[in-house]
Amino acid sequence: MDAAPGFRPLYLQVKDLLIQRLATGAWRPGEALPSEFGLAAEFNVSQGTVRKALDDLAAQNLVVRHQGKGTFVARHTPQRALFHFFHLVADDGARALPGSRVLGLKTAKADRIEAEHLGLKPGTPVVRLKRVRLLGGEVAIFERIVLPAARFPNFVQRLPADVPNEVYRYYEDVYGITVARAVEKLKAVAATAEEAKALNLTRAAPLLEIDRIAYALDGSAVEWRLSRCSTAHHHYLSEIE
Amino acid sequence: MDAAPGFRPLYLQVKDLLIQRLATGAWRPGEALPSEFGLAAEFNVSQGTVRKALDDLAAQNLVVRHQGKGTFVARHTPQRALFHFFHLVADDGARALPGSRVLGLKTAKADRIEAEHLGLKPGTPVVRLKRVRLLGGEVAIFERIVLPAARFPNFVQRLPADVPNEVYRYYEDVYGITVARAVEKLKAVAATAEEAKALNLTRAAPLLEIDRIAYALDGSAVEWRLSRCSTAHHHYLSEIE
DNA sequence: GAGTGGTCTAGACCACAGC
DNA sequence: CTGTGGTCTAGACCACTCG
Repeated sequence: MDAAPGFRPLYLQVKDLLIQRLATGAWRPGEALPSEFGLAAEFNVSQGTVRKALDDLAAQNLVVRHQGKGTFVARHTPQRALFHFFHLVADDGARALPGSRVLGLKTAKADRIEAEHLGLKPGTPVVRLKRVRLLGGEVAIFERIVLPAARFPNFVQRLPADVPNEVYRYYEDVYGITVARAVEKLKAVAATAEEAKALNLTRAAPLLEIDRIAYALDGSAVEWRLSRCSTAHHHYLSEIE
Repeated sequence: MDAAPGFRPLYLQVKDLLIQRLATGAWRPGEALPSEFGLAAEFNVSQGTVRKALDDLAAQNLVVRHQGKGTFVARHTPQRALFHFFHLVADDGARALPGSRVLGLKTAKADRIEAEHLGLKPGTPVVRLKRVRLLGGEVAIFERIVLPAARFPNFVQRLPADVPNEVYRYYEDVYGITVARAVEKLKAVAATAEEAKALNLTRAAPLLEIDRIAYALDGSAVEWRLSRCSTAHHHYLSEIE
């Protein structure tokens, strides 16, 4: 039942197997996993061991558990996007998903910086998306998104005219790519002329820069996003516990 | 063994009792708690139930568990401060605790803003500490700290000449106050004349403002801290998963 | 009522620390 | 060797959902 050499706890082995299946898309986002007893029988372990693996996955937000219903593959619902992956909040505490207006969308060959951020070789095809986003009806974020084209085939052609606001949900639905983790680096910067114009600010106004790399379930980088945000009426919320 | 009315799971009741004891200082930071079996006997529950409560506390960083040794009250070690409570990182990824130089220290009556942040009545005595902090040998952070004087008796007189760099550790050691949680609000702002001078920057240079309220184990606010940081060579790191 | 996850227990054994 | 936390199992019962 257990491994002599590797010596990894059983429940972690089960967890690894489950993550592997999730990463390869054995179950689609939103779909139900087999029951604890079902998985236990399949893996030849006790139900308690499967439970511990699933609890771990739930703690990492990879699955969602509902008493009486089952265990489901986590989705990027608006709720989750809002509270987990989007940290800009109005100063009065209100949260709302921003609207967006696309400024540009094209494919290109990755420059050195883009390649570095996405773990690609320079020259690899990438998709570049530029847009502004609205908070509380006002233009507040100037954003550049870069994707590895290989993992998003026909992205430019396939993207609907009104670009979906919640792109992570779109990645899931259309490409089966789950954003599981992201790292954000924040700086205070001065607005460039282009940004100042797009955001109706004076040149060199202070902006909050969010440099974010998003990672898929398999640990590979799937998106680089550079957001420059006006924080006149909003702030970035970080809760530490 | 269980409660009919409230209907809170046993392990959560145990957890509540343990938090209560931690908050009242029944065990000092760094001290060992009784063993799982000891606590189980005391609370008349099974060892597994105590374990689940302790696992929860460990997940919240309130206790630290060491196989073979025991369960200990968490401390604000330099390590923990660095990785958990201090998010400014050099652009090359290096982490180091900043040095500090005190600019001012006095008691005063809380103004409206301070009172609001700390959940006090305006006019309540507070301690005000103003300092600059150094990152990589360079002055990089201009910081104001406000404390409710009632919970830090004789703070001004007692503070050593060389103000401890890790004040959270100092709060624990001297006042038995554990900072368990903090909320940070980040904005990009323009440096004031005073800040620009202290940080060797041009006036109105963009700074990252970190507005942080720290909470004790009992949930009350124990510190308001306003940091204004030069992000020329550093960034604020936020990991989302 | 049948099926799911959530709680609680009890006991066995393993891994690690320290005397 | 003893005592600690960590893993694994097995079974009972509870709470919730749905048909």
